[in-house]
Amino acid sequence: MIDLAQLRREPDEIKAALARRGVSSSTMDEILTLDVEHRRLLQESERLRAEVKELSRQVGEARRDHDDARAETLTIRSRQLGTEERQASERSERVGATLRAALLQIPNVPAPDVPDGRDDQDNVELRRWWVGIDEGAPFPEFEAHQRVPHWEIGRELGILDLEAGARMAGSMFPLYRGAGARLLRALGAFALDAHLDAYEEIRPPSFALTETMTSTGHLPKSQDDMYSIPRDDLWAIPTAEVPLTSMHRGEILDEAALPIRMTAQTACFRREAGAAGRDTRGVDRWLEVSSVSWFRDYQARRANVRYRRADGTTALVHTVNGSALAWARIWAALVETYRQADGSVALPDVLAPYLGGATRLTAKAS
RNA sequence: GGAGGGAUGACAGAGCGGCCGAAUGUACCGGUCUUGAAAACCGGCGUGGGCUUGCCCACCGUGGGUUCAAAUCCCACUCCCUCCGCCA
Repeated sequence: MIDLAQLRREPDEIKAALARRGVSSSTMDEILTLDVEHRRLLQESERLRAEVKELSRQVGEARRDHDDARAETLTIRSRQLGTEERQASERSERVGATLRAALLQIPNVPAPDVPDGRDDQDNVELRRWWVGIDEGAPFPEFEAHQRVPHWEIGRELGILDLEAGARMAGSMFPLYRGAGARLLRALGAFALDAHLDAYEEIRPPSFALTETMTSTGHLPKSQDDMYSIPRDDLWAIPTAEVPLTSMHRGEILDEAALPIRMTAQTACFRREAGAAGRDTRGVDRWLEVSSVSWFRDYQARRANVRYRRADGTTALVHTVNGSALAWARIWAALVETYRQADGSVALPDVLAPYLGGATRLTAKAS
């Protein structure tokens, strides 16, 4: 969530920045108007409430003094004000809820140095890397045997069974078997182990409450892309980021404990980006196998995660999220890229310890 | 699934209709004392919001309700603990 106080202070700056993400200036004006109205109503209801409290205090006094007539007069007056107060706070509450709902829809303010762009065509390439680049090897061209899609390789080698997955869970859920299943396990273990020097490994629940999803910014924005279990008010997590970010929700952390580093491997349930189903039959999709997001205090404001500074004040933390390996995509990229002319698949050496020493996938082995 | 007990500030733990945002202790911060430290003593010590910056408002698991007035009474829910049942 963006900082409402900052929006009040620098409306033009925030508007200009958000315009780059397609948020219209009039949308922001509506929020500012709601904010003014909300504060007006809030003051009105708080003024009334203060008066009711004061009268109630005097009623107590009058009762102690056995001045029943005075107590009765004050009670009647307070009762009237109480009715007004209730109406005023309802109005304030209503506008406040509208304001909050509008704010939840507003995306994070982009950093000044982030380039504008509508889609990945506009991405700026900073660096290009490939195996052997240091030795002066040319950018590798794919051979014919590397142009076989992974679902065909998967069938050839008996390591991926999309039909079986579809039979039990629909086409969005792949089923890996044999060496293919073990390769996934190896990828996960490899990625987790690679971070154990600095990160605490977490095994979180696969589901999160609506409240939790909202605090990480996935709701209401990405509602349509997620799997839900309405009966239990649960959502299947789209990334480990959801449970990890939520671990300290509502807490005030000790500054000395920062930064807190955690890592986890989870299933990532997403409607549009199925791991290996029909929807991903575009190779382009795999070229972002890993990503890192820096939210500044956007998530922390929603999740109310703060820390205490040395001077005793509190401040929102920043959250950073990075995917080590999008393992389903990596799996597909590996079997396609390292497919050999004979149809077998060579495996990276770093995975061998996790594969019982195996360095190759063959039809026979699976 | 059933029965009972509980949820209050960083922690422990009082309060069970009327200056209670909350006693007390511990922890923490500052000071006195001390060569220094400890002890002792004194003072401070929750979070957020609003505005006329000194005041006001909210928060005692969550949400409703009763009342002039709710941490305190009533209802629902959530979570934790104990016992019984179930356990593909």
